[in-house]
Amino acid sequence: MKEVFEENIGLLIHDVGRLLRVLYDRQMASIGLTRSQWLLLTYLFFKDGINQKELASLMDMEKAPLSRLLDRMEIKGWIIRRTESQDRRVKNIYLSETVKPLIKSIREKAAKYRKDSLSILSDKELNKLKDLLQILKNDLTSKL
Amino acid sequence: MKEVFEENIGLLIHDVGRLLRVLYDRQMASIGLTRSQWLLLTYLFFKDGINQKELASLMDMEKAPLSRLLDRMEIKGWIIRRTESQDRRVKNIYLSETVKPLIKSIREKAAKYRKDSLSILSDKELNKLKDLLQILKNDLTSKL
DNA sequence: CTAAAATAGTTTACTAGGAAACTATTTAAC
DNA sequence: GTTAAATAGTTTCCTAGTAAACTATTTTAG
Repeated sequence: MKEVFEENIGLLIHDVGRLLRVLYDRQMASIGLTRSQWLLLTYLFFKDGINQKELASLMDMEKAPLSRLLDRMEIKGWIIRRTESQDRRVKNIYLSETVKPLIKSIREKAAKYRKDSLSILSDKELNKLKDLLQILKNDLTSKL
Repeated sequence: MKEVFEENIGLLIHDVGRLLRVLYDRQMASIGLTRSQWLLLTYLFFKDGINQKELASLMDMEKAPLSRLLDRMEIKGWIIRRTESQDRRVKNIYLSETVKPLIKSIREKAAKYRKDSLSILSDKELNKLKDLLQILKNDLTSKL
């Protein structure tokens, strides 16, 4: 079973991604915040008021799943959609006042998790891993 | 936005995994076989007749999503569930006769895709990447 | 100026994954 | 031997992702 266990880096990447997601989601379950939702909040923290098209591009995802992610966040009262541009098709996304005070502690928790989950690798190894993944990501994106 | 763009290896892993999956699924769309389904066929190719619990463990996934994956494969006529053990709770999974002749060409296509998609990295780099990911995977699995 | 094309966002249909509750069966305890 | 616990698999509910079809606007071409 050499092909499956030893040669398939794609599978390894898939597994590691899944493990990181599961561990993150479990750790954050107490505040009901999934990794995608945390990521969205983090982007908005830096780009409050961005519109959905730009946000989708920034988060490197399609407009459709972003729209539904925003639905869930809006229901929870974490974000607000506003039509305020001349172009009435455009919606700008804002962090709600209720979520703003939470962002800092959420970001600290996420940073701690990130550090813990990768602690098995040295800084040098992490940099090497990051470099290799970045090369791969750029190449794959160009093939899309 | 340093935290998001530069430090988050988890995000990078997630992105690369997604890109590999999308490119794979597009390439294989002609035969209507997703990556998960291909992986399942590959495992069965080597372990025909395995039961669901062992298969879930081998594929490193929960029993529930495996059960639904098998549902879809069974509808397509690619696999067969059989109750043949003394223990009537257990179901053994077999490749159907119709799919067996396809496996070889599917595996060749998948191998070609895998090679193409990773061609940007040298063998040395691929090995390094594989080693780092394996270390990470093992550590994360132990934390699960 | 009006019709066609482009754009922003949404909805729907599909695959995939985790968690928890459930059914049927088997094993273990008493 | 009967009841309780464990086990194999399924179902249900949730998040998340892609693709494609859709609506409502705005822009562009003629």
